[in-house]
Amino acid sequence: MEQCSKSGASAHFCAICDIRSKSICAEMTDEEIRIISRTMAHHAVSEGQALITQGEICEYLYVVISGSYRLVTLLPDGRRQITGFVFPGDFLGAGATGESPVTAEALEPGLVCRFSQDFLAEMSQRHPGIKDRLLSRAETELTRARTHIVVLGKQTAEEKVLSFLQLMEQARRGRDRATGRIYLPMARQDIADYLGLRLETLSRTLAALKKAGTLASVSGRFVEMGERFEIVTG
Amino acid sequence: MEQCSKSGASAHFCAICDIRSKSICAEMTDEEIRIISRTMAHHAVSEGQALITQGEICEYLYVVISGSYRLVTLLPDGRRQITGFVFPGDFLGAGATGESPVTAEALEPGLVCRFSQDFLAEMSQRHPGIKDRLLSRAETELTRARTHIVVLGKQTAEEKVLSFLQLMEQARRGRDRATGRIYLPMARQDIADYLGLRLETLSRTLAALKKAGTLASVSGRFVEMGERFEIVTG
DNA sequence: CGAGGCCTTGAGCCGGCTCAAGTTCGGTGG
DNA sequence: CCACCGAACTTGAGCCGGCTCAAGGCCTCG
Repeated sequence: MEQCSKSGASAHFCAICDIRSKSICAEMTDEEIRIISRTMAHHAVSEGQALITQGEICEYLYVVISGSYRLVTLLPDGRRQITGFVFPGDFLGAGATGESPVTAEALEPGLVCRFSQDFLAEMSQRHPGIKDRLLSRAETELTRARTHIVVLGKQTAEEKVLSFLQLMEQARRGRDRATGRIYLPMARQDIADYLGLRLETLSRTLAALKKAGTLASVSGRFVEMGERFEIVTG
Repeated sequence: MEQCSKSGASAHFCAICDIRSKSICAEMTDEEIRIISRTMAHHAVSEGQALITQGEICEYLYVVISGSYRLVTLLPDGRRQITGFVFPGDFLGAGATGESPVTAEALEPGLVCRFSQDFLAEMSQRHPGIKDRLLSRAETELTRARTHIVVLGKQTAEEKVLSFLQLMEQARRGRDRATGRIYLPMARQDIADYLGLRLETLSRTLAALKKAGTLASVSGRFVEMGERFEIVTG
């Protein structure tokens, strides 16, 4: 399924990787980077492709270079909860011993770096800094999850939608300019399943926010913030 | 506020600590344990006491020896969400750089071991195994949080209550026998705030479960499972 | 035995859900 | 280029699970 985009010039991809400085590879020596570049450099991921599957052991850790991904948990009866979205710089499958509680699916074509868990374990013995990276990543994941819990547990439909838009704005920051225009890489159903709302409720809530002037426009996957947005979200 | 229960026989407390084998201290040498025992052995915590406060930097990591604790997040308007409960063997304040997103309060008198973050950082340089402990702890925390997200996002009031009871049963397992009788160390309001329900709805749901025979009895903080319990929870 | 938490119960309401059309849009083939 | 199709999204009408407001019961502690 996966296409491998490694090239003859083995260190090339890592050299130009704009994620590298933020990621586990920052800890490694040039020689090691060369090895990595040869064996596991950027893999292309196609839309809809699952990198991790719920209930399966995940053999690899992925560092996201580009694209966005959804973390899906299915209940036995078919209900679907999205536990998070993943963006460039994030990891997929970090510290996942045992069966994965989620499926990770690409929302759009993207690139990832793939490390086998065994290789990573070995590597992190020699470079304890890698463990620090993993720890700090785990910490931010946990903070995100806690925020999500508060949103799901205590907020109304309108507040949920605004929280989500804020999150998307932050996730994209540094890539797009802060133009107040947000591109949503996921379908409405994904957003609804993330927020614990029904599709129809989400749609109606977006319409209401537009009508109220909090959002300037809502057109398919593009949303523009309105005048009131900053005020309402605090 | 905190009483320190260290004694003259400095290594004593660690020697009899039944958490030690599961915790970061398992990695340390006898000499180091002696130092720890002298400087930071078991602190008594009183009911209601906050070990970590939302919005403040937390200087310490606590290893829970006994007692149970709630993690509370307050919204600006006073709404309260409980993001989790903490039991013996768990950590409080792990990997918390920056302001804590939660307050950790004791539900009952208990004991904790306190490590300053600085000391821990230094210690974990010498003993990389400590980082592994922290990582594996972070992983289970994250898994719990994800489970919580699914409960909040997709489950009905009845399912939420059953999920909670299952969680409490598991948390206590190995301490009480699996008698099908659960002691709940927290108030109804705490449970409601954990499950994203109103106090009244929780109370009514418990009454309904008892009436249906899923629960044999519900009396204050004691709940007994009924015949149907295993069937219903799957 | 009275006061004050904490928990339960009751009655009515409402936000978000359900079911059911309708609309928009990108893709595909004629 | 348009006609058609299916998927994604929006909109409408009515309903219901959980919320609100309010009262009452039951402990514990003074």
